[in-house]
Amino acid sequence: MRKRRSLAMNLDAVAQRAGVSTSTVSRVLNNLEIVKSSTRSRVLKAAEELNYHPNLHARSLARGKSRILGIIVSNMENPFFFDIYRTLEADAHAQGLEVVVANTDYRSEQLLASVQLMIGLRVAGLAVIVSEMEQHLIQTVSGSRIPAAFYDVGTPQKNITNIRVDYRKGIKKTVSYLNALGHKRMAFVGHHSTLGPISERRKTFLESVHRCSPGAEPRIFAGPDGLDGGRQAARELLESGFRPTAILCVNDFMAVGVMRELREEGLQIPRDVSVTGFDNIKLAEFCSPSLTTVHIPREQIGHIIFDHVLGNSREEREVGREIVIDPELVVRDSTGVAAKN
Amino acid sequence: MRKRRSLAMNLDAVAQRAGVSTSTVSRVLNNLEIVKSSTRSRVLKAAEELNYHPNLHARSLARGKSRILGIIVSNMENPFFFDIYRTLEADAHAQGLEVVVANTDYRSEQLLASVQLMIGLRVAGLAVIVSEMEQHLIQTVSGSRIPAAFYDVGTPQKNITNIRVDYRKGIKKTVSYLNALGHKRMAFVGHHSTLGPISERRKTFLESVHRCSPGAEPRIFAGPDGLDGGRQAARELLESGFRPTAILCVNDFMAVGVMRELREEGLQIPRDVSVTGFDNIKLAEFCSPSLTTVHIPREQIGHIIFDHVLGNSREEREVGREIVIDPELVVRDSTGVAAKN
DNA sequence: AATTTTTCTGCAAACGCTTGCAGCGCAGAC
DNA sequence: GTCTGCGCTGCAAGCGTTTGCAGAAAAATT
Repeated sequence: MRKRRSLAMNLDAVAQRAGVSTSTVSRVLNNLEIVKSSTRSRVLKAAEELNYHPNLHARSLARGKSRILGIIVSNMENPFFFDIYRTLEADAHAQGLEVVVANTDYRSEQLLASVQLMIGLRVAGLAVIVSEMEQHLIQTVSGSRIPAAFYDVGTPQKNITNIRVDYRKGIKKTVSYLNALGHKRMAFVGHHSTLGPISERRKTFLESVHRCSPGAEPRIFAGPDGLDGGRQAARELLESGFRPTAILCVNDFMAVGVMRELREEGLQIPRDVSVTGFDNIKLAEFCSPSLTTVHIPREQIGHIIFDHVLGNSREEREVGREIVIDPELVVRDSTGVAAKN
Repeated sequence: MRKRRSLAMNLDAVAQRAGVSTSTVSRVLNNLEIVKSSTRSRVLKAAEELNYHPNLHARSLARGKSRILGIIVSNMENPFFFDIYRTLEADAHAQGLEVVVANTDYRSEQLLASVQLMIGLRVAGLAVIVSEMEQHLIQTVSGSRIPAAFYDVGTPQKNITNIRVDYRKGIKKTVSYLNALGHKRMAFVGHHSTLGPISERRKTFLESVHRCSPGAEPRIFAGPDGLDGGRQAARELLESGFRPTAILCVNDFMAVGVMRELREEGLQIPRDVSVTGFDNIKLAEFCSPSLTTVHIPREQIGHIIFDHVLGNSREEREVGREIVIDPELVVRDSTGVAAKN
């Protein structure tokens, strides 16, 4: 006898109390129907009385796998991530899976830790919805043999599906729309980030503007992600003396921050300057003025991810696929014809 | 020999490759300093080459506990919950703990499932920040012997700390402030919920109004939680023909929804009607007009919870304590003197 | 060189569960 | 009365770790 835990709240305790073996208890708790119903109720009663909760670690260990869907996101506060998460969670619960979430806060060391956690937990499937993916981590996940889906990481890998939104199209639509309204002097507000998706939006913005109105000199500003960051970027823009007639923002939160600062400066939206966002979060509809933005179908993305990780699209998943989603422009009140001056 | 897993990615594999025993590998991986450094590097190399990730289930099982902080919240989308979660997460990571979050979506069956999950995971500590707590669940948690803290569940229990905000004070401050501005006809916008904290705010609102301006006939409206719900409640208010000079909302999101609808109706804020919120989320500062609201120090709450669950306040926690936090009124642009009519 | 000490490593039990297999008791068939 | 079959239950191995203890190897002391 080595150690002896005082309160051994395990199958044995329940078994003893019910006068059966641990295997029987296990079978009852797992609803295997080979148990006589009288035994069954005795066991259930005992478990109840002891306030017994099966040890999921032991269970996963014995089964060799867990019934857990792992989700990693950059920033739960951002509705873009949150909505995908919410959908995934609903799908998982519908299949009786539990969900474990990890937030990376855009930090790559935290992403690494989260990936390790998920692999360590031997999750049944893994969805990684982050902006800060790195190639070697993809290899790590791929090597773990856990079915996984990534959001926007470039090329799909063996065992891994990649979903992405065609941001270029979204930006192009926005720029042509603004161009049609007569806007030439435009600015882009991004966030401090060299991450793929972000710099792609920035690049596409420049290209589009150059193509639509060759003479224009588009400018780029940036701040940290979020409401504050947008405000800060707008501050810099104003102080630079540059007076665009339209400002494209990398996401809706930043756009709301931008609008706030512009208003503070006495500028009217969209009379003096038009503003657009990206993502089409709920707030875009509720802020004032309501925000013209690019809609990204987050629920659809969530469902697709779930299907490819744990759903019925198994065969396709095995191969590793890429799925591209087209975004739509949603016009609201924050954009109008360009100011003449 | 029973089963034989083809790819046994376990300690043994690493041990074999490094030519040592599993115990040695374990010691290396856990940084126990009794291992000779040459052996140590051999082991690390082997682990690296095999892309080995320790099975956390097995580890927790062997250790009898996990290094995981469990967090249960009602609605991650609501910054009130999110900010507490964020703080808890930061504190946990600072101590090398991993975090597992569960979202109940205000549904009590989901809360039950989440509690089961956390107990099943044998988390090192549990923070439950939900509005929909039920008494028997508190007992369940208490019986599990997991150190826990609850937010606003009434009486503290053995092994469990209870934190709460003095909502009554927050409401009273708001009502007296509005009263001082000359407001008599007031409405309260809550959400459909018989949950403790919510109905407490409602009740306190009625009491305060009756005390401040005895003749007034305060009215109550409600919708689902969130931006949409606020809008919907405001719709009902407008259709009812009641024309308050001030509207208190149960939280900031609903307040923003309310303002949106009022604006749509052509009402100006605060000229025609004042609006207040509760929580002081970031958005309150960024919406237009910026929102007068009651600040709840969510970070502070997060830190306190962490301390009481896993921090150094162990002794106090053992006893089970209650901690009450005072909220502050933050005046911004959505409130002004009452319209004369 | 013999002994003691120290440093390092391996053995094997334990953690709480699942599950293949064997076995028990009992009903019905012969 | 023996046999067969079936429904139910128990035995025990195994899942991948940790860790107390003992033993081997190396270093220090005599």
